[in-house]
This record gives sequence, structure tokens and C-alpha cells, in this order.
Amino acid sequence: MSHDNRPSRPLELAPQIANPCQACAVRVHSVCGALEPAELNRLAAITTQTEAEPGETIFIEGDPADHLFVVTGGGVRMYKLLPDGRRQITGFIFTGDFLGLALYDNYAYSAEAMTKLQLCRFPRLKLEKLLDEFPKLERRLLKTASNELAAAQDQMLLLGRKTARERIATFLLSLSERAIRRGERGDVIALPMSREDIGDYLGLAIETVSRTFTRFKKLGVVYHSNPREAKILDRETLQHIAGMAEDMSLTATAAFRRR
Amino acid sequence: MSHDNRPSRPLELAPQIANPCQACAVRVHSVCGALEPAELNRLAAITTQTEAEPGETIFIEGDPADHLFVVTGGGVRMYKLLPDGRRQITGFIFTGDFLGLALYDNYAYSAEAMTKLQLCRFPRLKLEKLLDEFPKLERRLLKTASNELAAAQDQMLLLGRKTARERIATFLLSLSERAIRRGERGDVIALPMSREDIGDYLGLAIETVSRTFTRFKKLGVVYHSNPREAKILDRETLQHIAGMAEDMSLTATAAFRRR
DNA sequence: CGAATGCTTTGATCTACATCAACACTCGAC
DNA sequence: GTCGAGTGTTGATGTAGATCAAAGCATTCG
Repeated sequence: MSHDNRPSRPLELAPQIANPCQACAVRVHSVCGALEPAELNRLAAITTQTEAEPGETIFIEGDPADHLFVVTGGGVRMYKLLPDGRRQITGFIFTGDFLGLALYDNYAYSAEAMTKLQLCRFPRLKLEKLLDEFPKLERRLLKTASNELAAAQDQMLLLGRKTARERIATFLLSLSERAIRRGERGDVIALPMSREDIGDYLGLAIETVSRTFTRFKKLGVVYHSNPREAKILDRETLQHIAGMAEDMSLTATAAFRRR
Repeated sequence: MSHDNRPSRPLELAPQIANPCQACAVRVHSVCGALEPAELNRLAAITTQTEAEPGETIFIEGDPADHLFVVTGGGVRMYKLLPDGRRQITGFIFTGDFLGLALYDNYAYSAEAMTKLQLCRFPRLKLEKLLDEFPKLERRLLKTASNELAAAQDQMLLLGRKTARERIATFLLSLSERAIRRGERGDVIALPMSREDIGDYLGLAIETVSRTFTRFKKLGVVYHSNPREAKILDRETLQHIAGMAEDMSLTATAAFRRR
């Protein structure tokens, strides 16, 4: 919506406006990274850049899934509601992430901006046509879907079997890892979401989230200068608390520990 | 899609043996349904048919993901373990379903046969090559992944926010729907998994599973002739108990009910 | 056939976390 | 500055479901 604030020389600016993907800083981290410069032009041709304000709804569960998105700046929460208002946040989306992956007619969840947001928007039908031409892009999308599926399975393990302490520890570590993958530092973690969001993501009450943070603070594992930031002081202990399900498969003994 | 059942002449029988996919009863329901007869031959060329006994492990989390599978008969449980043995079952796989979808180097979960099992096994690398040739197959796989992702999100809602009664009701309805999609009747449901499996799938203790079943039985909602079978007597009530998250997005009031 | 073994159900008790209830902090408006 | 609204923390109490315990019920096996 706003690729504005154009300064002086309009003639050189035109191609940049025509293909903002070329200059896109998050491209390498995202699905668009699969494409060559020439192909990128084709993608750029179907792209609209938009913005959203904190709290703004991007789409609602059940809406016709007309668009897919790449977040180029900011954070998004995806969620599902029960009829009585109970909410489960199914994931957080940050800069560079793909949003709306569901090649079906309707969105399976809702999405809201948590912060001021920049988005690239692709019409689904046009993107699907482009997939026919660029198998690389489709393969990348399939890998992305695989990734999300693996993350969803981790989250099922968390929600079904982990304690509150384990959930919070896992959550902090996973935010840290994602920050590192985006090229940010991994010890000071921004928490763009509220305590309620965290609770609804981890299947906990907000009071439990708060209390657990306090406990970690007292343990000297994490430090909060303010509620929207966490600094990891003792990653080892945090990993230990988290349960380290990841390494599980590597420990030969694990199979025997069952009951 | 099934233009087979050619009778007598043995000369024509050879290709049938060479290409079991042609005769495969579950093909239409599965990813293989995306392919034309000619293409099917290529798929058949890389397929090995195998079997497994109840309780047998098909692969373990962390193993190199060398093969993908289609279940042609029987049931599978997929699961993840914590170091201390707590288990989360991330999904059940039945006849016609795809297994091992994770285009990555290692399996993200383990898989075990629940019943006597028939499988089609595809080497991952060879299948990936085939995907390059048959975009239809890749698109189908992407849709399958999308589907699984949506199911995973439903399961997160269940694990994070639903009560024990809601979980069991949701579980029964979802088994019923899958049975119908396979062409079986939807009221009498086979439960090839143990109570422990169900508990580990729904994030509940086996005692809670058992008690909740008993409660449903007393309510007249479900009847068990034996523990491995459930007959749905009152689908409406069951849907009501389940929370009907699906219809949620259609009720305009839902958004307001939140707090 | 009875003993053994493995599920499943049922009952009694316990506990992690939810819920209810205040209070504290932050930040923008005036 | 202070008022108020929103967000977060802390404390007291309640409860859904876990855990502990024992008994039913099949199925297998010697």
C-alpha cells in the first residue's frame, strides 16, 4: 500500500518500484529466496506491498483464502477460537516468514498483526500459476510446509505432555533460535506478544505465564528489563528445563526409559 | 480412474504384476491418485511393497528419512518422546494415508504399526526426482501437507484449550469422518489403538479416557460392544460436546464472545 | 482347566494449574 | 502533575484431571 516517500529522481526509481523484491532484505530467508533475478520480476509483478497496524486483522478463519503473504517486517499471531471464546494461538510469524500457507479455499485460522506490520501480498490463483512455471518455488513451499508441520508436531508434544515450566522454557529457546536464524542476537529476545498471547499459545493461564517468568528470574535463568523483553542468562539450565526433546532421538537410552 | 479389471489373457497379466499400483484399491484416495496410468508405471518402478506386524517400528525419530510410505492396509501411530518417556502421539494413519511426509534429512517423529500393516515404500530421493517430472504429484503432496497442517492446528486447539470431554468427542467424530472419507460407514468406528494410545494422542491419562467413555456410554451418546469399537448413537450431542470449532467461523457472534 | 499376562474399568486421593481477587506499573491524555 | 485504561504481577482458593490402587475381563499357555 505504501511504497511512497519518493525523493528526487523519478526515472531511476521506477524500476525499483516495479520490482521491490530485488531490494528486499528478507528475501534470502524467505520462500522468495528460491528464485533467480529474472524470475523474481515475475513474482514482483503479482505482488502488492501492504501494511497493518497493531491489532489489525489480516484474515479470519473461514474467509476465502484469496491471498498468501510474506511478512517483511513485524510480527503476526495466528489463532483459532472456540465458540465460547477460548483461543488457541497456533503460531507466531516474524519477519521473513510465510503466512497463509494453506492451498485450500478457506483460511483454517485467523491472523492478526501484533506490531506495525509490512507485508507482501500474493493473489493465491496467480501464485499457483507461477508455481507451475517455477518448480523450484513449489519445492521451496513444500519444504516450508514440511517445516511448519514439524514445528506443529513439536507444539503438540508441548501442549499434550509438557509442564508449565517446560513450556515456557521451550518457548523462550524457540524464540531465541528463530531470532538467530533471522540474523539477530539470540540472548536478548523481543517479546512482541502480550502475556495473554503467550498463555493462549502455550495452553496456560496468563497468571501461570507470569509466575513462571518470575520463577525463572529468581532462578537467575532469565532477566526481564521489561515485560516485553527477555534476556537469557543461563541457556544450559533453560535447555535442561525445556526437556530437550530434540536431542532425544540421539540418546540411545531414551527408548528404554519409557515406563 | 480405474479402467483395469481386464480378465483372462496372461500376456496382459505381466504388466499388472509389474505395476501393482494399477490394481491398488486405495489409489484414488491417496497421493497416487494424481497420476495417469502411464505415469503410474514410473511410480510403480520405484515402489516396494512391504508388511509390518502389530507393534513393529517403521522408523524412529531422528533416523535418516530414506523412505516415504503409503499405507495400503492397517493403522499406524506416529509419536514423539520426551527423555523421561512421556509420549505424545502426533497422529494416526490409516489405509490410504501418506506416511513420512517430511522432505528433510531426518524423520521428525517415530512410527509404529498398530495392526498388521501393508505399505508401499518409496525411496525419498527417487521420489523427489519423480516430483520434478510430475508437477501434479508435487501439487498433490503440497495439498496433503496443507491438509496435515490444518489437522495439526486443530489438534493444537484441542490440546491447548479443550476439556477432556471435548477432546474425546472431537476424537470420535474425527475418526468417524475419516472412516466415511475412506468409504466406510461412519457410525460404527473401529478403534485399533489402545486406551493408552488415545490418552497419549489427546494429552490425557488413560483413566480419564476410560472414565469419559463410560460417561458417554451412560449418556447414551456412544455404545461400546467391546473396548476396540465405538458406535455413535447420538452424533448431534457428540458434536455439541466437541465444541464444533469448525462451524465457529460461520457464527457471526463468535468474535464478540471473546471475554 | 486354572494360572498368568495384559488391557480396561472403577474408586480414592492428590496436585498442578486455573480461577478469583487485589494490587502495581506504564504510558498517554489532559 | 494525576487520572484512567491497559497490562502485568502476586496472593488465596478451587477443581479438572493426574496419580495411586485394586479389581474385572479376555486371551494365551502350559
